[in-house]
Amino acid sequence: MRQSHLFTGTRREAPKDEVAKNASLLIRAGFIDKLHAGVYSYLSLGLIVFKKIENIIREEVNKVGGQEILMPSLHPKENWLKTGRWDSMTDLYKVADSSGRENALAPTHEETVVPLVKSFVQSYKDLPLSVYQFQNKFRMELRAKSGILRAREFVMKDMYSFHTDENDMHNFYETMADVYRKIFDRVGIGHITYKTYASGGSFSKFSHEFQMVTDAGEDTIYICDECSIAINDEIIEVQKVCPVCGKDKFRKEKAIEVGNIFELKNKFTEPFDFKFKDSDGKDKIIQMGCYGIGLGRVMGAVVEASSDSLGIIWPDSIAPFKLHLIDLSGKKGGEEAKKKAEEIYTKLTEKGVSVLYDDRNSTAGEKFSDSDLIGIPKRIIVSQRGLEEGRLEIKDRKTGEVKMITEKELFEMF
RNA sequence: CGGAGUGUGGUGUAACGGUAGCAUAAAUGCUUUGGGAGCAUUCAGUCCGGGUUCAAAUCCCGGCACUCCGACCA
Repeated sequence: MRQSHLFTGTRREAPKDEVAKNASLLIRAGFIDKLHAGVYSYLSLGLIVFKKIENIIREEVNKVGGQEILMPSLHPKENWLKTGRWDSMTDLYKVADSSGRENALAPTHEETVVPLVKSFVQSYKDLPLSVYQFQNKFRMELRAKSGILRAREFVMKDMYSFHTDENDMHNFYETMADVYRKIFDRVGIGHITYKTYASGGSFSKFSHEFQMVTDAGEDTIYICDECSIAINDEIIEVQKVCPVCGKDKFRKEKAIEVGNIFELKNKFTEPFDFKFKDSDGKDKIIQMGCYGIGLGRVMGAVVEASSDSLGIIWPDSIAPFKLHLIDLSGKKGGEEAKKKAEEIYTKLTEKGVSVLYDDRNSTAGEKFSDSDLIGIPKRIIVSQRGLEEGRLEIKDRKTGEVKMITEKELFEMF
């Protein structure tokens, strides 16, 4: 993509009302824009990152049999009355149409997915089954904060699994814990993300959250470095030793919940009377699990975890582009460099390498600053100076390491 | 929802109750290109509604918005 075509520019300064590092950097670099408190647009660059995170999640949950669907966000009130959450859920957005009929703007989708799956599933032969979607969620947070870490409208991957019995549900739950491990590894925060034991497990003693260590986090976790797991603030009082190794050495850290897995059991299948015919001919209630990951929150968490004073440092796996190609030719005597930059851009693009090409007529300093801010992993600089030695400069955003390479070497690398 | 704070060009800031200024961005022209260049010209602003006053960005009241702390967060 040509940078001159990007409708979003960069900003020297973050808006004064944005203190969270994630939102501050993402806004300055032109990835997102704030509409109002806790509600953000994802712009050209931001959406590329967003979609990369989405695809990683999609790939991993597809591997364990997840079937992608898309459910609506506008839900009939009746479904929510059935589960009791129309009245009990304080952060539920309720909207009325002109005739006064009320609807819920979905904060989660159990009320929709259960009747949906019920209409297709009658037999134990249809189970187990899991469906998921990437869909907007609306939650009337009393206080939106921390940039995109706590939004009032956000996209979540929510997955729901349906089982004949608790044991099967629990096995799948454990499978999903592994899936989450892989997802967080792939998006680049695996090394600081801990499977965290929390209260309220229906099958086993615990439920689990995935918590990424960051000062921007809202939760406090206690990490057992021996086992690379953590336990949650709520249960440290009763659970004084590590549930895995039994030791009582913990490191206290602030963290943000980037994913969760729940054993819902029959909590939602019961209100909808969702039963199946088992092999013994009897009707039995379906057991259910659910698994969520907030995409924007993951994106914000990555920024919290990976930046420096100059800007964002994207992990390779979700960087908006592989390469940032910078044309540093001046007008005087720079025609050759300009031509070379164009040529390299065309070749890389034809080769299918994703590259952001800074073809703007700006000064070197501005291009470098923008490049640091945007945070693409590798920077290629085409300048008259380099070309005189027949070389291009390649710089690593993370390490700052600079190498002079030939054009041939560049095409061998990418 | 309780507490605190802040609302000034697109963005960041200044102005004792007395001419709304600066920087940056944007536009035009020329020049310039290895860490946010230079000159000239231009465009653009006091959150909304009341009140006090000869005079309000400034003081008062109400509203709205945003931020922070807390509460809340399947």
